[in-house]
Amino acid sequence: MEIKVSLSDGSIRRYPLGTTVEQVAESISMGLKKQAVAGKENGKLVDLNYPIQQDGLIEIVTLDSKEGLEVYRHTTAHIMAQAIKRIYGSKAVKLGIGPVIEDGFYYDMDLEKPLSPDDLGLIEKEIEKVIQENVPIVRRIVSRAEAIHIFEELEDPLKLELIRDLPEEAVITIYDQGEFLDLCRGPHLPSTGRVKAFKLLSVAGAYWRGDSKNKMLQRIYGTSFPKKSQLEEHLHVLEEAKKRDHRKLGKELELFMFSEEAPGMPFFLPKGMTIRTELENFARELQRQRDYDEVRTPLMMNNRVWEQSGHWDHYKENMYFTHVDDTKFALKPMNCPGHMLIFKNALHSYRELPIRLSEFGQVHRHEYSGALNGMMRVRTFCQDDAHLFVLPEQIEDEIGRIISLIDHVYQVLGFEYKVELSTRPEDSMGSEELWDQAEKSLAQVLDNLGIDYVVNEGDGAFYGPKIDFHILDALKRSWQCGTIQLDFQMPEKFDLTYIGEDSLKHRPVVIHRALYGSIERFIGILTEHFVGAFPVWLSPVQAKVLPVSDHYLDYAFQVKKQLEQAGIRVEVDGRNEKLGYKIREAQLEKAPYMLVLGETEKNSESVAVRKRGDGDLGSVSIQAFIERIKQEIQAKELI
RNA sequence: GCCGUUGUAGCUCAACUGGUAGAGCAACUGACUUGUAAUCAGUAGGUUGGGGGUUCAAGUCCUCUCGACGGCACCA
Repeated sequence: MEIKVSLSDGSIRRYPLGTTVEQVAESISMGLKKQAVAGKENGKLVDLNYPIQQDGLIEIVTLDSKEGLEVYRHTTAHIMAQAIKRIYGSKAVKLGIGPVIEDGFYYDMDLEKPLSPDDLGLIEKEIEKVIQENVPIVRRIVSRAEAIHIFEELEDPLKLELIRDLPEEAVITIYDQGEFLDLCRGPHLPSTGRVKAFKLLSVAGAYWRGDSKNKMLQRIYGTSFPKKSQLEEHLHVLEEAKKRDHRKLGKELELFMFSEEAPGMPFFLPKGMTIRTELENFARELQRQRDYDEVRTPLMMNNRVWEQSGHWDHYKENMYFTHVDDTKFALKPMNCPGHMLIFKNALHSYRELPIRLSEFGQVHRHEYSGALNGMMRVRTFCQDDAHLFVLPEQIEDEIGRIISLIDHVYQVLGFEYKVELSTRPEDSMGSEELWDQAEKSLAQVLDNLGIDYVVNEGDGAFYGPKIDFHILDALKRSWQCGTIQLDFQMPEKFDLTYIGEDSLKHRPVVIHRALYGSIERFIGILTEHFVGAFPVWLSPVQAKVLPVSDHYLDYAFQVKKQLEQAGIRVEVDGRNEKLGYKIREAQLEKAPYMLVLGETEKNSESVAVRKRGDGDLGSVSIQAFIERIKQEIQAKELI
């Protein structure tokens, strides 16, 4: 019996029935056989030693591909589980799930002994042994009854739960690996010896099946690569990413600080404040050009407002309350109710809409202690918020404008971002019809503009769906920054109306939006993105004046004055130190420009310009330097 | 909030199994008068996050508590 196998290059070859994927790879070339980790039969992943039983398309999955690497890492996760069972006893270790993730894998398991990072070395040694033994990894299909029997024998309730939840028609497969076995869909490498370079990275707690009502298991993170050099490169990248951490840079560059007296509540130091003010003014100017009106509302309001807005019902867990004069007040967790009150303060005609109210509004939200993360996740932050009160027929146009505004801001800063459409959450307010309508209009705007997005089911605000703009930090963690939320609920709750053409009252629609999202978070992202070397327009100190000795101090202050008058942020390093020392410090402070002043400069009313990153640029007149830097600031150049 | 780790001078970090808390940088003082990434010398700096306990003796061990870090859950 022969089978006809089509290959990915379009050719067709004949093989005896039962030829394995690996043999097919070998028949093509020995090199391919070496690189092969799995195969694909008609698009479905299979093991290398899978015997082909019928005609079809066979692809060889190699280590170069994403899928190949995933197979490789998945097998590493199994080897780790085997090693851990060997160390702590097979029945003492109950296995949860052990999937592949971006850049590595993890395995969740339940074991008595709490693992500490120190235990990882021991586990790594055992993994090394399993690899040395080159244990064959073999797939077998079992019936549901057999599967249950096997894991009852092993006393593994977690796997039994997984089996129980498998769909009726599921083919249940077990991978045997020496004395170890695991319930797994596969595919896997043919034997443990194929793993060449691995490293265990960390241990952490993780709730079984991602539910905080369940038991917390221990999760071990690791990664593996086909080559040692790739592993080392990866670890190096992780090290480098840590150096970009905004918490580290924020401290070093004196941008912001934290105190035990106010966990999760950042203090802006003068330099961080400068960046913040620049960001605010940038947004302010863009909004001015787009007919926004800036307002400011109270930090604290009577609890009645929050009952009316729905925050009391849907958000009180995250709110701060206070009692004064027998009245309950709440610190605002959002700015919307305040803006609703402003809208209601006057009668509005349809001719006035859209009304766009903006506010740099400080909000307080009680986040879980474990959720706090530097400037990225805090308990008080400033939203560059705005609420647009619009006619129903203005919705799409207004949202389109906001999208282009956000895109503009992110482009100026050189950010890449992802767009998500977040839909109705479980705990939501209002009718299903209105939600469907709101979700549909958001999707429609995105589709019409041809924007790629992913749908994030159930992640909307309690009052409406939203379009979120996400940016990655140095460690590739994704953070929501900009947001656009469509809201039919607040207008109802606050009974907002405008007078229409028909001189009757009508209900406006509210669009909530933020460009930066949280200024704190945005500064965190900015710091990591630029590794603290901010573009000139954002730099806390734009030019650092460095007199060669204190003989030139007077001239230094004269230069400082001229630059200050031109609106440039400038500092003089007047200490009794050598030039090299001052340059080194200015460089570490990441000042974009250094102006060296000595005898020559003093005599010719000039400055010797040194640019961060570019070094000595030679001397120019003070005026020429001012023109140059002003132009860069004005253009918001990214350098 | 949960699991684990962690907290020593302003900063970065030492102090073997319990035995008098130490260094570099920064700060301060003085000398040097400096030309593109660290001049030299000296001085001062601490209830080892906080409370309680074990011990002849605690930075070190136990316990409670606060903060931070890595994850999980949460992220309207």
